[in-house]
Amino acid sequence: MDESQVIDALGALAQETRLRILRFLVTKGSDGASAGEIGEAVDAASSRASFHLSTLANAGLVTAERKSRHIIYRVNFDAVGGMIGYLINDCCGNHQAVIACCQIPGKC
Amino acid sequence: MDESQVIDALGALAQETRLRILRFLVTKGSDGASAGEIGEAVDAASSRASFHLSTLANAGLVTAERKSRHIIYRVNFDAVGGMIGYLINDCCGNHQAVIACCQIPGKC
DNA sequence: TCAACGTTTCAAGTATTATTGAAATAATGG
DNA sequence: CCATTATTTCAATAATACTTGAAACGTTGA
Repeated sequence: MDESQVIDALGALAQETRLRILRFLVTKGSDGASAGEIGEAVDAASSRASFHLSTLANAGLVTAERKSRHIIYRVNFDAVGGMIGYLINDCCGNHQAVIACCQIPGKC
Repeated sequence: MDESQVIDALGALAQETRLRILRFLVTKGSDGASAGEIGEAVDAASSRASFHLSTLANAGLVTAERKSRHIIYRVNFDAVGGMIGYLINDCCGNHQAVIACCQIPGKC
């Protein structure tokens, strides 16, 4: 994951609706959810949910797969992990205070 | 760290110059660096560096301390860790693929 | 094929953010 | 106190992003 990919991913998550979408999709795991279900869950019109989902997909943070009339969106956990790994390893030089937050759940 | 703080922090880092500033300040550790030195390091005019530094400071990611004619900026490692911890714990539900990136350096 | 459903695209308006250079502020040494 | 240095603020412009509703698209079942 290079710098510009990380910037895209950070920008994609720096928005209330999209952060909520990610949280919701995480709870759905590999089942994923359709755009309509997602829009309802985060209280957004379908066009708005679609817009934000395509932003997340462009940033690589979610995947889309058509299933009949629905399009199922899922979190791309590797991409989320890659972004976080970049922040920890490349950007923060594995600084102790940063690593502690990952190794001790609830610390930060 | 609550949702809106995390969104501010993510937005602050979702910009090339500011991400570079963070990386540079990480290498400086507790010594920190002045706005002029930072601007030179990231190839930005002083007014631009100042603007981005205040954005980072507003998001809590850096601290500012006047030392004689200079103002020394330092990374707030706790804030960076807090943001990352939020993503891992609250947002991603400690999903294995995400955690792996923190525990195995170089994995992602 | 046609109607219905879920989803995406589009256009217009609004808002936020980035950039630049100039002016203003703050602190120090002479 | 004044000149110098470091930094911030300001104003104007440009670019990017958000929201909304309507229209268009693709898929399915009748």
